[in-house]
Amino acid sequence: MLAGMGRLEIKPSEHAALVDGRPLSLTVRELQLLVTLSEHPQRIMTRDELFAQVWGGRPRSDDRSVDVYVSRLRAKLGEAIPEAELIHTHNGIGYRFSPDD
Amino acid sequence: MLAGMGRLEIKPSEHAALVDGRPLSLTVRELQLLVTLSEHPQRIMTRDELFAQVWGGRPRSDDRSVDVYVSRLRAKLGEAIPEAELIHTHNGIGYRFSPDD
DNA sequence: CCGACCTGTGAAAATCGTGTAAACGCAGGC
DNA sequence: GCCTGCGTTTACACGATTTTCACAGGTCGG
Repeated sequence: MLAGMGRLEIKPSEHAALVDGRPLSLTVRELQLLVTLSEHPQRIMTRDELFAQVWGGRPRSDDRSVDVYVSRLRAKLGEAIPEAELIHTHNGIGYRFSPDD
Repeated sequence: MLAGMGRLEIKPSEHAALVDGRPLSLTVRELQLLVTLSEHPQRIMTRDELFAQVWGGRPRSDDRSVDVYVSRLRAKLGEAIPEAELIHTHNGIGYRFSPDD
């Protein structure tokens, strides 16, 4: 059984991510990050890739922005869909969005 | 449980918005704005969209009319239905009408 | 002409988002 | 156990955005 996805719709064109039809209140950055991750489901995306898509350019070598926003995003997704683990960490590499597990 | 909506009826054709059957005293602009918002429940509407519907055309880049009228509308709705939060702000984007939460 | 109200604007006050740094947790190796 | 490296979370300051208020001009009806 899909633990959560199916309940989550992402509509970049409407500046919205919906859970059961109702929008999450995400900030612009959080939404951009979620959109980027969800455009490549099951694919491990590096911090550099994510940073390039969301912020543009390359992160400083010690930049933790991606991690911080992943954390914030997980907090809000977790509140809306407690039983789902949508964003997975891949140690030393980056993050992966998995709608169905 | 629906916290407020159900008590609110909007009848554009009668130029009226009713709470428990009693009309709110809204100005023309306030009513137009409420009608516009309520025609797209759960949808985040940008200032540009709202402005286009209510005022027509495009707002000046620094126009705050939408915000001001949202504020006035909230004040009147809040007086009539204190426990409901019908109009939600989406920072950097616009507003959303949510009858049920 | 007067008063009551609506409207848009400007500007102050309040709130929220953002990036950075620092604290924290946790696992593996020594 | 104690470092070390990495990811996670919290805290904070700054800027950006939103909310609210006051006001001036316009309109309408009496």
